[in-house]
Amino acid sequence: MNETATYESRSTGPARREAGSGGSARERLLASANELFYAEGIQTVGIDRIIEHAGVAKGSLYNLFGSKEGLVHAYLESRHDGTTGRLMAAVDRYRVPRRRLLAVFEAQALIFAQPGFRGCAFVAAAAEAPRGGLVERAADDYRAWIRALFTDLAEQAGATDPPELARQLQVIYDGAILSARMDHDPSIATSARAAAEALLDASL
Amino acid sequence: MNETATYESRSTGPARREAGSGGSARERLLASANELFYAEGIQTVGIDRIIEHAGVAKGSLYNLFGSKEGLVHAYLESRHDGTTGRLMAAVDRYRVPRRRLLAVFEAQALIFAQPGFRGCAFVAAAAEAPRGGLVERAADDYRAWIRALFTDLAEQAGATDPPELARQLQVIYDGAILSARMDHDPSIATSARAAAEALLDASL
DNA sequence: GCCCCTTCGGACAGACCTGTCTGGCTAATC
DNA sequence: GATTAGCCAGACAGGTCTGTCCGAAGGGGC
Repeated sequence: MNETATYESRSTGPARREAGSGGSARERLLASANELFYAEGIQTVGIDRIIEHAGVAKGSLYNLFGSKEGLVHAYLESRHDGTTGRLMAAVDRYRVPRRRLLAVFEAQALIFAQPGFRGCAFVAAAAEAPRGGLVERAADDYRAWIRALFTDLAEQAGATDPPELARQLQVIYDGAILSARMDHDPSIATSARAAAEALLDASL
Repeated sequence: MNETATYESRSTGPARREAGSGGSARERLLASANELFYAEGIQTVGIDRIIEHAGVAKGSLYNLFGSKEGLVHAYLESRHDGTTGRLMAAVDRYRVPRRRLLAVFEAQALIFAQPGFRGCAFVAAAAEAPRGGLVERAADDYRAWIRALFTDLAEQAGATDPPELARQLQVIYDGAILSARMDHDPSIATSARAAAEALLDASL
C-alpha cells in the first residue's frame, strides 16, 4: 500500500533522558500500560487499575498523556519500537541474505517462548478500536515496516518477485504469531521457519 | 493438542425449528449480536445497542440467553457453524484430493471480499476475553476443527507428514485472514493459495 | 370467556468508567 | 528562607454498563 515506507528505526524523539531515577512516573505508567493492556485488552483495563499498578496519581497520568487514548498511543509506540528493534537485531546477527531472512522466523521462536506472550498487540488493539482511529494508524505503520523489511530481505536473497514473496512471508509471519497465541504452542515457530524456507526456495 | 477432534458438523441441538416466522426474537437478537459484536467488538457493544438494533425488549434477551455472556456464546457458536459449513461446502465441490485442499484457500477469497469482513471473530473475541473462560473454549473448538480438516486433507493429498503439513497450512490460513483484515487487502488470498500449493508440492 | 405465556417498554439499582479538581507534601532553585 | 514545579491521594461529576423488576398488551389453547 504505502511503498515509500522503510524499516529504519523511528526517531526516538527529543531524547527525554531524564530517566536517571530508574523509574519516573512516565516510565512506570508506560510499563503498567504495557503489562495490563497487553494481557487483558484496552477496553477491559481501566485507568484506575493502571495508576494503582504503577503507583502513580491519576493527575500525573493526565498531565503526562492527556487522556487514556494518549496512553494507548504511547503504549503502541513502545510496542512498535520494541518489536522492530528486536527483529533488526536478529537480522543483523547474520550477513548471508538467506540467513538474514530466516533470522526473522528464528526471532519469533524466542518471542513466542517469553512468559507473558499473548500475540500481536496491534491485532488485539485493532480488534476493539473504532475504524479509522489512532490505533488503526499505528497498526498500519507497524505492518508497513514489517512488509518493507520482508521486501528488502527477499530482494537481497535473490527472489524473482520480491514483493510477492514478501506478501507470502508476512502471511506466514502473521499466521505463526496467531497460531502460537491461540493454540498456546510456541513450537509453531519451527514449522513457520520451515515453511518460509520452502517458499524462499520455490521463489528463486 | 486434542487429536480426537473431527471436523464433522456439530449437532444442531434439539432441532429448534420454530423459526417459521422468519424472525423470532431469538433470531433477531442473534443476528444483531453477529453484526454488532463482529463489527465493533464485544466489550465495546452494550446490551442496549443490541436490543435496540434487534427491536427486542431487554427482558426477552435475559429470558432467552440468561446473560450477555450467554449471548456471546451463542454468537460464537453461530460463527463456528457458519464458517465450518462454508468450508465443507467449498471442499465438497471437488473430488480430487489436491483440489479439495486448495478449495479451502479459494473459499477464503470469497470470504475476504464480503462487505463487512473484519477478520476472525474468535481471534477478536479472544483478544478481549479473560483467560480460561467460555470464549477461549469456543476458540479452541473452532481451531481444532480447522486443524482436523487440514490434517485429513493433507493425508488424502498424499503428504508424507500430514500433521506437519496441516500445521503449516493452518499458519497460512490464519495469516491470510489476519493480513486481509489488517491491510484491507482481499487479494492476499491468491498469495496464500499459491503458498499453500508450494508447500503441498514440497511435502509430497 | 378464561388462562397462561411471551413479549414489550421502561424504570431502577449498583457498579464501573473517564476526566477534573483540590489540597498537601517534597525537593530543587533563586 | 521563599518560590516554584511536580507528584500523591482522593473526592467528585457525569455518563455508561449489566442485570432485575414491574405493569401492560397480545395471542393461542381449554
